[in-house]
Amino acid sequence: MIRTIQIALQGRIQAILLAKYGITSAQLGAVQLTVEQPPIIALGELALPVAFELAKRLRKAPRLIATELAAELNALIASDPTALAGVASVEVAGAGYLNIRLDRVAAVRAVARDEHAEIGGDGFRLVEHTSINPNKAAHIGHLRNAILGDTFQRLLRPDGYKRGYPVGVQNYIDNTGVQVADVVVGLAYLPQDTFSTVTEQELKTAQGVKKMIDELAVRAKTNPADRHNLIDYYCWNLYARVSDWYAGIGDNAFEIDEKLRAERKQIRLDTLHALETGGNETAAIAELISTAVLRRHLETMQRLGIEYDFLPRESEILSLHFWDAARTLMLERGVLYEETAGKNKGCLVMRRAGPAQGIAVEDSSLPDEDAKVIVRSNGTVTYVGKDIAYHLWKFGLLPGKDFGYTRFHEYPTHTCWISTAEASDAAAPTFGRADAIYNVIDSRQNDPQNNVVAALRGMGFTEAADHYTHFSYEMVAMTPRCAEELGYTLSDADKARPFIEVSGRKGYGVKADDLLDKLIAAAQAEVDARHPEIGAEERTRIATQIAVGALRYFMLRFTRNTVIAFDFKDALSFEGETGPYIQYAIVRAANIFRKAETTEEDALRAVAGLDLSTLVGEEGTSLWETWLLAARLTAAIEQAIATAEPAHLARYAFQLAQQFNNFYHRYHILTETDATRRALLMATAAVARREMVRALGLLGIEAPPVM
RNA sequence: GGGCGAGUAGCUCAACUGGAUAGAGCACCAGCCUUCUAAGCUGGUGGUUGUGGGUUCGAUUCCCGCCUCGCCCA
Repeated sequence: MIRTIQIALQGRIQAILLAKYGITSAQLGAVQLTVEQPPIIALGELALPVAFELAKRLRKAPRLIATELAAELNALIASDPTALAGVASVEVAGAGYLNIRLDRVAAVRAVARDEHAEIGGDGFRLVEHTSINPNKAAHIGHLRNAILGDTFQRLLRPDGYKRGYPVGVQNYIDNTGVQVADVVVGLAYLPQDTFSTVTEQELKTAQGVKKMIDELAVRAKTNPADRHNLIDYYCWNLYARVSDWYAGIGDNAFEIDEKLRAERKQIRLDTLHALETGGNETAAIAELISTAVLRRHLETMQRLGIEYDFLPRESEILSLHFWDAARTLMLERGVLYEETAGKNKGCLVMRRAGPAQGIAVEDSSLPDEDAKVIVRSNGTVTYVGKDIAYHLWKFGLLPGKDFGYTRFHEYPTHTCWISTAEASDAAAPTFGRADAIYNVIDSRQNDPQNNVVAALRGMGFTEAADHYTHFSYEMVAMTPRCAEELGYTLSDADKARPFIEVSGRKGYGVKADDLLDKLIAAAQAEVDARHPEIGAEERTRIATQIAVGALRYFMLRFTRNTVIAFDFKDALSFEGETGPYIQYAIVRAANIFRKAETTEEDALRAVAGLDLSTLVGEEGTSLWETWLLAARLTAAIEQAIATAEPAHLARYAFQLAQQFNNFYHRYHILTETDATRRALLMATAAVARREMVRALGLLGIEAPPVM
């Protein structure tokens, strides 16, 4: 609703600038028509600082410009009431602010009818997130990624509230990388747990590994409380052990034996090579492990309401030779060339963007030492090379190449597809040919991501490069206290640091499932104490909703470029700026309707025939403020999409809950004797609840029935 | 050494991308449960926005230098 008025205002002011101020439509683009909020509501509901911006250009005092604009707008409102529907008047304030007063009665009626600006458009948007190496359990760092990506996807996707955009969600699986290779090495060379169905010797075969995975699955099912039987947990430990094995930690003989060190390094390289080549026993083992771990990741994420449409895998990018097509295209387009001298002699390299380019062109006889190596002199392709091929595919720019698609997992409402080198399932949709992509990848990948964009741009795919968003975010680390709580021994230097990095390689980190278990247990204790009358199953369901709400909100309340120093004390909090605070406000509102034996819908329908004159005066302002904030949902969503910053919507949801709690405390609805007043209060609770539920829904947080 | 990011209340973070008196949560202090649930509400304490310059009507925000921290690359 507010956004509708914002758009109308911007349009009218643009028209006035064009008609009366001699500003051309070309110049208009440079004029920022920011719409903001006055510091106090007594000044109006919206404010435009446009006169300040125009002052220099027009060589006129801002206050004078504002006065003229206000007169134009007020005249327009007087002559044509539909021109700026919802606006009551325009005033000049301060040094030249244009303050807008809304028609409170009209606005409340419109909001009650659920009128709001539309969000959405055409163009397929591909959101990629999670992308955990399938060799270990998901941890808190992965949670931030998945929750950010899933929330953003919800902002874009069509739903009951908005038209949205066509959206696909994919989770990229690096199943042939060094991390999976390390676990395969661990299976082959390190002692394993004892299994009843498989001997230690058998574990070195694909057949044996399959048996091991099956036995672990049976154990995990028999004893769900012991998560160590989950394959991703098993691999978590194995991965840390194999990293120690390479480094010779806890291996005295190794420390003096250089030959052994070289051997182990070679084993690692050979294993990686076997995975990349495919079609061998080692690759078969890797396939079994990575698929089993991937299934666990899907389970973990589903606990948080996170689902995927497609799982493109590195193995298919290799076996379907995406790189060959990309290489041809890059050579054709001249972004790739063979270096003939210098340190990169014999490599295929890509020039880096930036000032270095100019220098290289000036003296082309010198090798560009700064160029990015794409194909090494031994013929192997670098990660960036494969990534360029993959991103050409995403935009439908890789000639003659597409994945095969086959079913992998069924969600209640849709199928999750996975890549295959075989022929596609006829029912499969296509996931390439995106108009815009969003890659949720942490900020440590800034350089590689920029290289991919630079390659696209260099190849002339400007449109694609412009619609490539690296949805970058900072890592989740742990406070030193948190690391010590988990039993890791820290050096004195580490203790003094602001945070300790999570490390899968070292086995440092809080696993996603463990954290969720802890949150559920904490919520369960509260629910059990407050609602002994409810059945056990229902109590657990509510506790889970609260836990997910707490976790998702925790990951979303920080803006993307803030490093989260994780601490159990903060993450396990259900008070203050948290998900449960908002959920609780919703429950309180719902209780009012339950006790009054009416519904939110009826309360809002009643607004049409209600005398709303009390809203206009000083007395009505506090109620009006609740309506006003509720009417800002669309603006908050739009802002969160435009800045790729879900934190904006999270913050909005909290503010609205705060506003509601304030209202709830101030007005006692059920004891109100004046019928008109009671109906207005009821509608106010209804509108706040409606928008809180919507905002939380977009954040992937459910509203529990009771708390 | 180069690149990117950060530095705001005791702590954790915001500040609508240059706007009006820099705001929340936690912690602390003082109040509020016979009322629609206290996972809540109301007050209070708490700021030279790392630092020095510059740009302009106006700077936490933009530019330059310096300091500190983090990440990436070599």
